[in-house]
Amino acid sequence: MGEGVEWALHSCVNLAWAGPDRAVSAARLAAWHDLPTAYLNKQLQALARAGIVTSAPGPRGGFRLARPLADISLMDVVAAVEGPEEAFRCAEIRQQGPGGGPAASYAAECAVAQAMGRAELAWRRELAAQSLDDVRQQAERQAPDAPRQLRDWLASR
Amino acid sequence: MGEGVEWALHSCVNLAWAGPDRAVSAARLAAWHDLPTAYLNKQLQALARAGIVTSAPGPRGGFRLARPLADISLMDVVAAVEGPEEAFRCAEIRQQGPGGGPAASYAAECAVAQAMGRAELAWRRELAAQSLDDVRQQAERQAPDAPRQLRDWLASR
DNA sequence: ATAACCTGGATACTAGATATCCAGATTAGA
DNA sequence: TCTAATCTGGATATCTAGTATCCAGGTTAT
Repeated sequence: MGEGVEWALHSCVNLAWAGPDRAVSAARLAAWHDLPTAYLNKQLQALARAGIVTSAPGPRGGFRLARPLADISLMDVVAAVEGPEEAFRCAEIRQQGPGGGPAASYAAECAVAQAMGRAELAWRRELAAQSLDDVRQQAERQAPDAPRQLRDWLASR
Repeated sequence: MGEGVEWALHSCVNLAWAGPDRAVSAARLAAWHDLPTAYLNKQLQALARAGIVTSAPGPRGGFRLARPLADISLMDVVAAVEGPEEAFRCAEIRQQGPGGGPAASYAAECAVAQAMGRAELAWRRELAAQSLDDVRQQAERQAPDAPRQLRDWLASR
């Protein structure tokens, strides 16, 4: 699991704190947590392609949330940043070597892949069940003045 | 998720099919699915350290299951091969840059990490709920003569 | 017109997964 | 006792995917 996921999740919450009337540039989002600007920008582009944020070029441009945090699940962000690939990739080793029979006998998915797939499904379900707004609320409980600090810092530029 | 997981799961089922009275060497287990012997051996060593299989050196040596398949969960194997590390590693970027306050305010785990941790817990729970014997039964449903083929092939060496 | 900003491609760097090899220890069987 | 088969664990090499940077081109507010 790449770091980009953590960056993207925090960035979405930060965009919510910045407010819908202010676009935030990749450079500012990166500076706020001391991340490499160009690389964070790549993650933000992925969020934009997935329709999670909108982007605008030019002065006063940057990124905005495309919809309320409550309508964005962790699964949305993970899928946007990590891509559609499964964590467990079945290489079908059962078909290789003396243990492999004729190709016709492999219509059904390997039992190992099925079992691992069930676990991955549970993971996705749990990710889909949690919204970014849940994360924001918990973060504000831990640091109630985080939103204000961010807005002040953005305003002073 | 490394390929070693798939190899280890198949190898455990193969060991069950070989039967408890026969130790199978890493070389034979690897040849059965055309895997690199030395590297599969590393995964088997990890299983041995985790107490999932037992190993014996010398002629007629090799690996055996340490307990019945029904008492081995997918989680046991994944933990043995992949190590204890979480898939999502929180880099605590919230503490970095202007967004980071005094270190004292980070007693609680980051809200992002908490949410991702819940999903990973669901994944682990599902892995722990499935035993290797479930996988074996499903595999035998798909290929009823797989156990016999393996035993014949082992006997002919 | 200028400067701020996103987009996407090309490219380099790095860490971890994959793979191989070897010297040493253990043991069955002749 | 000797030999050959086998595991153990460390050292090392290779490959892949993630991380990171840069640049040329396009858009837009002021």
